[in-house]
Amino acid sequence: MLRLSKKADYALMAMKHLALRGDRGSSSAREIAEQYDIPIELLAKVLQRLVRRGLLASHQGTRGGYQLARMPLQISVADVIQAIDGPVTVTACSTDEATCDQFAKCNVRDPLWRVRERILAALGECTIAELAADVPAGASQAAVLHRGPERAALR
Amino acid sequence: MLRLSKKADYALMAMKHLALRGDRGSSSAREIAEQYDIPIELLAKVLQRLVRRGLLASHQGTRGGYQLARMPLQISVADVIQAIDGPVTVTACSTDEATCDQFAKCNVRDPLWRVRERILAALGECTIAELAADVPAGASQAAVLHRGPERAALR
DNA sequence: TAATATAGGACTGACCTGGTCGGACTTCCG
DNA sequence: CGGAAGTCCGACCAGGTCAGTCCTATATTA
Ligand code: SF4
Ligand code: SF4
Repeated sequence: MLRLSKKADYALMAMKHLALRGDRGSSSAREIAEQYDIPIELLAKVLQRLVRRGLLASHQGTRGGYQLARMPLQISVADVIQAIDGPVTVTACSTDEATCDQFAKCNVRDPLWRVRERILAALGECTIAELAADVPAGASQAAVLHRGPERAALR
Repeated sequence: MLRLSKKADYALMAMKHLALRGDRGSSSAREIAEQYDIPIELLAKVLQRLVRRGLLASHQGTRGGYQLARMPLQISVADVIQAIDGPVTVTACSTDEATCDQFAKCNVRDPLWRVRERILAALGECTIAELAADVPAGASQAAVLHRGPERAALR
């Protein structure tokens, strides 16, 4: 649980890709999709939504593409996630009207709101620029692969 | 997204209820379910899983019921959530073997791991005792209801 | 005009979710 | 001692959501 959707994942990858490309580089959906093995149409839809939310700027036509609408430092991963998956709702009662049947008698609603705030803060502090600074180009694959299993032992 | 399941929600409610009841009070599934308007069987299943994970102790028979297996201070909400919804997997690649198709070419995997760590930390710091200390009995409903809409304006 | 790109909707199949059912066990009462 | 009530427990089913696909329309450039 607490998993963010694949679309949001794709969105973050694309955002980082565009951030690495710099302000002047407009990449097409096809280019990004091929580079990361993402279904073209699906990525396109994701990018479209990011445009609608004002995180990306699109340019149509045969030399078109997408580019960041703001500086990477001005975009947090929370922005991207919320643009794709909608508002972060830890519980069913947050933000939207969908009040669950236990709303009146619930006793954990308020503490969970605080948890949500903290998660949101954690997401908000991480920016696209921070994402882009990591793993400079695409090297250091081996190191990452090795680190995986070790971190799996959490808790 | 990033929503935790209804079952986890129920689990937290039950845990808080049992914590408020004190160490010596063993409540039956029926009692808790009726008090919070939760489907009896569903709550039962949730409690069963908590027993299997060692967070609760069950006692069968006509005077049976459940009680906390540990001190409220020793149980974090992360424990409860992970007991019900499984490990917290922010991305599809964390912990389990289900590596997504983009694993090799992914460029946001490592930063997202850090995000996961922070979320996990936020969840781990909040204990059942902290939950129980909040909203002493069930009063202050009006205040909570009024606070809802204000917080809805997030972002 | 032909080619290429975005924009947007509708559709489908797999999967997970909340919710329900019947069975097994334990304890109590006649 | 035996039935009966009460409880826990595991398997089962329906609905909704999500990832992915397909198709069409529109805009821009060579
Ligand atoms: S049970 Fe409580 S915390 Fe969960 S969704 Fe309902 S009101 Fe919110
Ligand atoms: S795309 Fe990257 S971060 Fe997302 S699940 Fe796959 S490997 Fe993990």
